Amino acid sequence: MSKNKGKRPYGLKGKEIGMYYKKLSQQRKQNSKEEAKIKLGCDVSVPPAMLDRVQGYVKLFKDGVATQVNEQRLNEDFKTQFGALISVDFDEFLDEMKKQHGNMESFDNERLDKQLLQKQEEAHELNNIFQERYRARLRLPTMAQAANIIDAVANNQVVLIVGSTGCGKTTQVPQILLDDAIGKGIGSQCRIVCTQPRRISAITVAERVSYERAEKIGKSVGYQIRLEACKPRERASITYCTTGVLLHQLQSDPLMHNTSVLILDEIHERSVETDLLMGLLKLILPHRPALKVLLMSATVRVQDFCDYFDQCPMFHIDGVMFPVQMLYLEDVLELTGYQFDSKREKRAKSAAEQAEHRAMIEPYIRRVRGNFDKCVLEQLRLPESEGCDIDFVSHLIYHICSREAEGAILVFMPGYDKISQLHSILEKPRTALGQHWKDHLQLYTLHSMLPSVEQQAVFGRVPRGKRKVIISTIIAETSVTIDDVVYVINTGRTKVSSYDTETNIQALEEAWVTKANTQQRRGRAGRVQPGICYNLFSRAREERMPEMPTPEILRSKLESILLSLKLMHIEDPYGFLQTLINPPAKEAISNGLALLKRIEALDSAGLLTPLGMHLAKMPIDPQMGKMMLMSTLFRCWDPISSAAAALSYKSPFYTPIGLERRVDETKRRLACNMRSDHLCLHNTICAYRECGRAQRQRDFCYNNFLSFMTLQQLDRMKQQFAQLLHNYKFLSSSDCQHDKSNSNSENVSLVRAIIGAGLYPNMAHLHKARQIRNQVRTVHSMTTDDGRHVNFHPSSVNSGEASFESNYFVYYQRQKSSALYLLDATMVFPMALIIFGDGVDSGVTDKTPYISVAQTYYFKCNPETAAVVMELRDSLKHLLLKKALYPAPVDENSHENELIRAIELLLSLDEGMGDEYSDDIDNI
DNA sequence: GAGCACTGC
Repeated sequence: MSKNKGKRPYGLKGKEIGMYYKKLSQQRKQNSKEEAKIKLGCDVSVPPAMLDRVQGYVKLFKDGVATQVNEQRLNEDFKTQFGALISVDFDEFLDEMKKQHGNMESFDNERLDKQLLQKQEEAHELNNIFQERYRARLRLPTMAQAANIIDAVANNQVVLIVGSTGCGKTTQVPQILLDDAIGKGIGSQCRIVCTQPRRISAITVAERVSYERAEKIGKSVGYQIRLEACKPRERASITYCTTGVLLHQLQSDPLMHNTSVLILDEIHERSVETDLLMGLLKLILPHRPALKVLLMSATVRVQDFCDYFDQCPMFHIDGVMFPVQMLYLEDVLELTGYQFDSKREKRAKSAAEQAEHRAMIEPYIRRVRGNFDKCVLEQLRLPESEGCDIDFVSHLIYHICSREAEGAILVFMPGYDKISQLHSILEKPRTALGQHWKDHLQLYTLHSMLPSVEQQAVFGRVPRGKRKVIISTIIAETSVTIDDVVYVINTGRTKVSSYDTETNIQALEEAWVTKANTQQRRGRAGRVQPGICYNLFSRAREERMPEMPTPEILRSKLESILLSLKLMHIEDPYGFLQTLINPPAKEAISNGLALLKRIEALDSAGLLTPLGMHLAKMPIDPQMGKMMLMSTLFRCWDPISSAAAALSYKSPFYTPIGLERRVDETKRRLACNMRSDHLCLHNTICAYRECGRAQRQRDFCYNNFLSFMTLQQLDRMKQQFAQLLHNYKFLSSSDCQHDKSNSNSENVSLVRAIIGAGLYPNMAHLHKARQIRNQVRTVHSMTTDDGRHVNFHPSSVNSGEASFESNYFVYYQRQKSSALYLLDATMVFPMALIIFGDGVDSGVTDKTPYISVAQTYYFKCNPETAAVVMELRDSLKHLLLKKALYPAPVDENSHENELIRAIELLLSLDEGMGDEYSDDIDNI
């Protein structure tokens, strides 16, 4: 035996040796965990005089509240108030809903029916504009199927319509059914709802259909999206709404009593919403025999839908599209004669990637050897020839410019980085060829973080002699449509998000697109005339591509969905989600349930708590809903609602290409050294608001890289939340800036703590922050509560900072890309985690008393402080339960407010104590 | 040192 293995006992053989070392390593891990437990953070003991005051407040609270109501009574109240609602099963719940809501079928209005019919006849006979537009409609392939569709809907509850782009299904199918009902003199019984995946499409389609009917929008056709509606008349109408709106409406009217026809459009996109709606429909349909459902899809795995709805009838409608020639990498190489520079530094492809490429391309080359030039095949052999080589793409653009007729070029790139690279090489070419074409190109970039999406320039014509080139992400595949595109360059690469349920890690990585993506991209070239689609991957690559992207529900966190299912009395989420077309993994469900239990939206048995009931009703994720509820009690509504709105919608900051650094500086300036992305967002909203008039607001946005439209939407969302919580009686006013809702809004340590209360248990601990000498980079050594190493994302205002008053953070999103990043973070003080966290415990280790949070963070803490804090936590729990049952703001002169005061006082100790907490931060 | 795309009575 060698010396270094001397520890191993003699006489072990084969497998036993492995087992021995495995056990040893487990023990070591266990020991190191215990060591970590013993390692104490800063001292959170409260000075005796202060502690006395805190205890005094808590006592006043307890005395006052105890005389009013005890916990047992609260629980009794809960049972009587909500118990009936909660204990019923799904069928009983539906029966109750049937009683509450009128029945669509029973609605009958003869006078209205006659009027509608008369108007319809008049339009067809007398209205020239209507007639002209009607004739144009008749040219759409969908109209040719009108009779068949009407017939199928009459005889079936569910009908599937499969149509490609340009067939007119979205605009015509609802009209066909509405006009049929009116024509039969039963118009008043008809109310059609058609869902769209995007807000913008709900509006534009509704506008288009109104135009076709020669009506103003809002008459027989309208739309409803969040915070924006132009509803049509109640009967004999078509409403285009987002899927999210319909889902939310189901909470109060699960049987859709006010709808006679439901159309789900674009179900092939497999969004969480349409997948969920289809699952819910299976439960609803038996209870609503007269409700008709039409599913509309592009030609992507449509048999799945047909099977899902018990072999429902399926219609295929051809699209109207100009022919688009499909070229693949081998064709493009031949066409351009392009040679990859073998001397150039190769893109770092892993050995595995190279092997995978070889296994794919060699058999293919043998197959097509006769059809291509040797040089082409040599290029095809290079792994770097496929995908988005910037020089190759630019060369292809020049090739199109010199050889092909006029027409815009749309280039699909994976993300910001590649868009930026291609843009810069076209703008500042390094070759003579590039120099030659530079002035003939009119460049546009499309990315959700670039302002061009909101500017209309990209849709306009370009001057004669110039060629429009749009460099875009996947956004131009469905969300942004540019009419004059004739040439599509499909690099075949895109970013895809994923969610690993086992490690609970969300990721964003570059990957190959799917066959469905390529078909959609191809269609973008054939909108105005015949076009060409240049695919920068081989036919062999395409054969290996999946049919379609992974359905979104398999890549999503489920807590929000689980909570709303509970509200709809679908008690067994495993059972229900199992019935979806693609059921999510059990771990994904259990992760979601575990989170809901930790934030006390569900009790240990998985039943809705009073708090959970409120959170389920709010149009926001549960953690942020809880954050807002807490902010009503602690009177810091405005900043918290800003943070919640921005986290739930999107950041208002643009990142124009080439101005990344200036955007970062602007953010840092607006963050005012608060070490918080969330407070930075609130500061931004405040500064925007203070500009007053619209023109000054626009200037402010322009100067600070902000989206005016996003800020307006955030403002509207804040108002919506305030209105909602005012209606529920948590806020005394629906005005976000009302004094009574904001007496603590300037109290930064309290606001931090409430952000912590909401985003908990997403917390991180910073061990070391080191500023590199040139002051540009900062290195952070940080872990999240699961022990994983994380970093602030470079776009976080914390990423460049080296000094923090506290080394604890809460975050909303953690995502793996080039590293594991916190996309947003707010510094919080330990006391906030101790007050608002879970699994708080006290004890003694190595003769030092401590208080701990979630068996993760341990702080030195004298027993006196620990005792008071534990008592305070009990009281807070009691207050929360009471408020969830009897929503009301905390009166500033009430016993309840004594507890708020106690917490304010405890949190105020952290303000400006700086160095107290840096004792375990290593600043170099 | 980095940002596919959507969405909520």
